[in-house]
Formats: sequence, C-alpha cells, structure tokens
Amino acid sequence: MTKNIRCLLDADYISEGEKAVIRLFYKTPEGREIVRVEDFKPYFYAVPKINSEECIENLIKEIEDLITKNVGYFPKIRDISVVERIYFGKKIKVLKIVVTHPKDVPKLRNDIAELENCKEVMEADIPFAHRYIIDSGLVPMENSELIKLKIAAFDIEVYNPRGEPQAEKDPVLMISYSDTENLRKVFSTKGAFLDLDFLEIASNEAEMFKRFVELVKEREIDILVSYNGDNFDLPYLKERGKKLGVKITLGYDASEVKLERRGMNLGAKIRGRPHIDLFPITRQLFNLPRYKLEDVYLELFGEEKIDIKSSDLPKMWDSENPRDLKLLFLYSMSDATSTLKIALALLPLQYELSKLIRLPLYECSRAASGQRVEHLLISEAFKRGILVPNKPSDEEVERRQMETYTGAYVVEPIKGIHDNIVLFDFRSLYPSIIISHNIDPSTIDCECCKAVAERTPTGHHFCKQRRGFIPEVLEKLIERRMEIKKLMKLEKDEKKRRMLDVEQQALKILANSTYGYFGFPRARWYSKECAETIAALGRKYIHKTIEKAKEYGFEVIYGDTDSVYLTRKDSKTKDEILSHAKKFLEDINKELPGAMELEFEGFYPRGIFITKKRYALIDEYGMLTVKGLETRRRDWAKIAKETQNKVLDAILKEKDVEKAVSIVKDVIRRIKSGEVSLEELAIHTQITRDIRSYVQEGPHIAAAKKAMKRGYEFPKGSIVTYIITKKSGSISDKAELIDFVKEGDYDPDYYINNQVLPAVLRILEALGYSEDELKGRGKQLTLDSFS
DNA sequence: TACCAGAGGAG
DNA sequence: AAATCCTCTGGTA
Repeated sequence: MTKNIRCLLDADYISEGEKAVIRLFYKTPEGREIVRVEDFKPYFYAVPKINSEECIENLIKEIEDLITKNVGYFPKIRDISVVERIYFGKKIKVLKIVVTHPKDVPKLRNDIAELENCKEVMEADIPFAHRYIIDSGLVPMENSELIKLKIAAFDIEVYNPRGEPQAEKDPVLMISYSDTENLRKVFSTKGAFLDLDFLEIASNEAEMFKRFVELVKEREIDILVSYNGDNFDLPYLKERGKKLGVKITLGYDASEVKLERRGMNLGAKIRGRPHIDLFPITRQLFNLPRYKLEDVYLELFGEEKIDIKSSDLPKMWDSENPRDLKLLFLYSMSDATSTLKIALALLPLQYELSKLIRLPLYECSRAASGQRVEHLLISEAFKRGILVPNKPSDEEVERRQMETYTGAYVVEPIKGIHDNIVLFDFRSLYPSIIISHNIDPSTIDCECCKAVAERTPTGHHFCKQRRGFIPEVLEKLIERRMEIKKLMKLEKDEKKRRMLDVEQQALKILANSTYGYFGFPRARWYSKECAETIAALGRKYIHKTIEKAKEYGFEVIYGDTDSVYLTRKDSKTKDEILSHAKKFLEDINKELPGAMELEFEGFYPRGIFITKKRYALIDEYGMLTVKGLETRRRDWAKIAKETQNKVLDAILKEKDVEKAVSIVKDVIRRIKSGEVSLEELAIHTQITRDIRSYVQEGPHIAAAKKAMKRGYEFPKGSIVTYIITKKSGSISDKAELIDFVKEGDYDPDYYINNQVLPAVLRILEALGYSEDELKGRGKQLTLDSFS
C-alpha cells in the first residue's frame, strides 16, 4: 500500500479579490506541491457578559444591529452560531463568528468587544494560516525523515572599508553557496584568473545577485539556511538589490524576501522555501563566549575553520597579491559549507519542535521558550474545545512584571573539600509537581474541592475532580518521552536511535519550559499563583529530602532547587556510602506522589564547595565538573579560566597544593614576560541593552564606545571582546576591542591581580587558608610568592 | 568603605 | 518576549 507521504514546509494565505486562499507548501517524494484551500474561513468567538441564554440572544441582536447599521458589514460576517466551549475550566455557550477575510477581523473584533452584552472576544489574534493548521490537524515537518529535503546554505561578503558596511555605497563582493546535492559555488565579480573550481564570475554585482537567485530556483532548494541572514545577509542583499534594480525573489512563488519585525530584531521570511537562520538557534542551544560562525563550528565539530578579521577583508579584496584574493574566496566558500554542516546537525531538532508544536519551521525556529509553550497549548486547547485566553494588554504586562514571588531554595554549602559524595536529584521536579498536584489556572481554588483538597504551602488548593489542561498536556509530553527513551534502548539502528533522541530532546525542552511559562508576564495562561505554588512545593520536597537524609545519617554538603550533595562520616568507601544511598532512595520514593521521583545521579570521590552555585567535583574516572566558577564564565579571560581549571584538577585529583602553586607561578611568569597571546587574554561581555542607556559604564561599554568612533556598531545582544591594555587610567580606560590591540599590548598587573589570582585564590582559600593565613604561612602561599 | 549597576551563571 | 536565586566585578561617592 502506498501512503501519500508529504512534508509541510510552510503555509501562508493570499488574497484573491475578496477571498483569502490558504497555501500549503509541501515537499513530496516527486518534488513540490502547493495545495490551495479556498473554503476555510477566519473566525473568532464572542463571550457573553453573563453565561445565560438571554445574554447570548441579546448579543446576537446587538451584532445584527451592527450589521444593519454598517453597510459594509454584511458580506464580512458570514455566519454567527452558538457553540459550546470551555472558558476558564467551565463549559459555556459562546458565539462563533465566521468572517470572509482575515483583514476584516481587527475592526470587527473591536466593535464586537465593545458591545453591551459582550464580555470579551477570543481567538481573534491567531494568524489565519496557523489557525488552519491547528483546525485541520496538520503537522508541519511531518515525514521530514522520509523525504530527502534539499538544503542550501549561503553567505555574503561585503566591502567594508569603514567598519560597518553601508548598502548605499558598499558592494557585495561574494555570495557563497553550498547545498546537500554537493554543489558549491562562490559568485563574484573578479578573480577569473584563479584556479578555483567553485568560483563563478559574474559581469557585475547585479548579475551576481541574479545568478544566486536563479541557482536556488534551478536546484529546487527546499530550505535555505544562513548564519545571521535575518539581520545581515538578506536585509543587505535586499537593500543593495533595490539600488541595483534586482529583486531578491527567493520565494517558491517567486515572491521577494520579506523582512519582518521580530521584537528587537528582523526575520527574513521566504515564502514556501523556509529560511532558517542558525544564529538565533545556536544562541539558544549553546552557551559560548562568542557566537561567530567559527566559534560555533569549533564547538560542534572540534575543528577550526578559516577566519578572516573583518577589518582585513577590504585590504585582501584590493590586494595586488593574488594569494590574498584566493584566501578570501576560500574563506567565503568555507562560510557556506560550514553553515550547511551546522544546519545538518541542528535542523533535526527544529523539525521535531515544529512537529510537536505545530508551527511552521520558519516561525518555530525563531520562537522563544514562552512562544513555543504557548503554541503547543493553543493547538492542544483546540482539540479539547478550550478557549484560548487573550494576550495580556501592555498595562496588564506591566502589572504582572511588578508582582514577584519566591522561587527555589539553595542550601548554604559546607565550604571546603569533601570526600565520597553522592548526588541525588528529582527527575523533572517542576513538571512532576505540576502533574501530581494538578496545578493549572483552571483547577486552582475550585469550589468543588474547597472542603476536601489539602492546601499547598501557598494556601491554594487544586481540583481533585477535573484534570487540569496544562497538567494533562504536560503528562502526555512526559509519557511520550519515557516511551521514546525505552524505544531508544531497544533500537539497534544508529540513525533511528538518533531520530528518537532528537524527538526526546524536543519533548524535554517543552516540558522544562512549562513552569517558567506560568510566571511569564506575557503568557496567555499566566498564573503567578501557579508558578508560586510550584516553587513552594519544590522547596517542600527538597527540604523533606534534606531532613530525611539527615535522619538516615547523611551530612548535607550542598543542594540547589532539586538536588542534594551528601556524604557521611561513617562511610570511607564508595560501596559503603552507596549501600546507605540505596536504602535512603527506596524509602523516600515510597513516600513521594506517583509522578515524583528522587534519583541517584552520581558518586564523586572528591569535591570542593566554594559558595552557593560555585563548586567543583571529580568523578571516579578523573572527570572534572565545575559549576559557577570563573572557568565557566565567558566574562573571564581564558588564561584565568584555564589556570583555575588546572588548580582544581591538581587539588581534587592529588590534593597537591604545592603543584597548584607551581602552576600559578608559571602562569604569572608567562604573563609578566609578555608572551601570552591576546586570545588567552580576551574577555567577552555582552551588551544587554541599548548602549546609550547605560548608567554605569564597565570596561566592555568603554571598549565598545571607543570602537564605535571607528565605525563599529554594537546592537543590543552583541558580544564585546576586549583586552585590558597597557594604557593609563582606570580599567575602563585601558579596555580596547581586541581588533585594535597588537599582540603583547596588555596590562600584566591586571591579568595577574584581577584575573588569575582571584580565580585561583578562591579555590585555595576554600581549602581553609584565610587570606591572612596565606600571608602568615611563609613564602609558599602568600600573594608575594606568586609574584 | 559601602553601595549600586551590570553580567552571567545554576537549576 | 520562561521563572528566581546567587556571586562577583568595577565604578562612584
């Protein structure tokens, strides 16, 4: 039996006269297919002020009046019907108002919302094509693993003699292209004499643009990927194209690239041929010091990729030496090939998320956590006849931002070194609390269970009769995830196992964002009370774990939110402590509600605890885990981080303070000698707001502002990489963007006293040496001794 | 020296 | 456009 397999890549709607036609862009085994849907109409709901027949009747009359009074309204409203829906947990009758065209919705919903008998209008803000996907049960990206999708990556190089290029003046020099059918190209306007098989020379810049667009069409590319194409490559091509008289018609329907506002940033939308920008995806997925293409490539594949300083680019383009130009082409080519390689590694998770939350790939890949949870809930609400709450108004958002609540509990650690440590943590603490306590805006403080349900620590109770919507959705996610994990264990085929793993990851991401969603001020299903109760119950369970661990003879070294690090004085070996741990675990799990479980997470022969959220452990195999310390922070120089790491290793593996000290001494010698490379000294700090709005300017802002005078731009979110140089004045005065610093021009005192020493002394002090003691203890541990 | 703004991590 | 808890630095008065 042949199944009609196809994969929904994108959906939109177009207007044809008064009609709105949905277009579904499919990839099929044979090629592409566009399905047009003409009979689906936009609709929204009107909720009557009072839940009564009479009020509904009056509301209908009011709407009919509206139609008679406003000549244009008749064809716009096609149908009004009374339907039953669930409104904040209760079944009520509401009006479903069907209209002709999505553009009619904004005015109609406002007019109807203002009627005497109308409480509110709902679901009038669900985008039309997305509405269709939900209502018809379509699953975007379904079968993505069964149909070979053609993917192409591209990248542009732009002439930038004054720093940031300006489309008005600065030409695009190269467009590089690499696809999954093994075609690689760099389009450019010069370099014909070079022996490079991927190079295609165009007679001029406009021709180059046309050739690129043609190639994408010829090759029938399904997904176009870029690295920062949303905010650089595509806006630049578009603007430059406007000047050159070339339209960037990359759409499957030959439509132009459309730039959309997405919060602070842009999104470059290509109809029917999703454009995926890997930059926001990698920022979401990895925590790195910087997010240049080269950094991400290194992180993913452990290989260096050729890089060229943007300030060298115009020189190389203008260079007399053909080798410079050739290198530039090789660099440009590698940008596209590495972008493609990264895409192949990261897209599967995007496909899974898109399937799971039923949002087309383009939108889904740009959705933040809250947005993802919300889209999943919207489609699950439809299946159950639950009305989707409206987005909060700006005033409501502000009000919500004002209200705070108490979150997780963190145990004050017993500072210093500990041996034979066991770690326990709750498996998905918050999701399991939501599920086992039925925490939901529709079950909170219900009338029906007022007398019987026990109170949570916040004083609220949750319905025992009816399952809450969000707990139900969450439970399904978690059950599916456990099922997949079981399948993974049985699966022999590596490729299939990887697919299952990605699906499992998508489910985990969604489940873990649900608690945060309750407390998110812009959430439709916002409930501070729910968020607060979840956190309070979390504290209750971790406290209970701590108490019970003590009863069982454990010493609690540390704990945070859902985890505890324990040891015991009577256990000198791993086996001893593990047998106690087993008993403890069995007993505590008997007392916990069904969905909740404390798990054994690991055994560590030794660990050092500095402060809350800052500690390091070594496992039986010598693997070091560091949390919160400088080693883990992007805003510390590599030299300090690596030295701290080595010191931790010496101390945890060998308890050898002498060795640690000699490591530090050697690093200090290197710093003083001036031989340390800039790369090891670079500090990476993000600009988290509009650069003009800083009240206090730290070194990274000072460095950025100096660079701005030389034509650099620092939009919100950019990462400043700077060096503390030999210049005079404050630290900020000395801070310069790494691009402008020559090797060797760094302040050794700063790197010794403000980077390396604080990072390593933190560890040595936690061993029991106070700073005074260190000074009094002879040469070996004093600050002087390091110098 | 005390305080604050700012950053980035943990879970 | 997910929450809160927490530590630490550099600038400023």
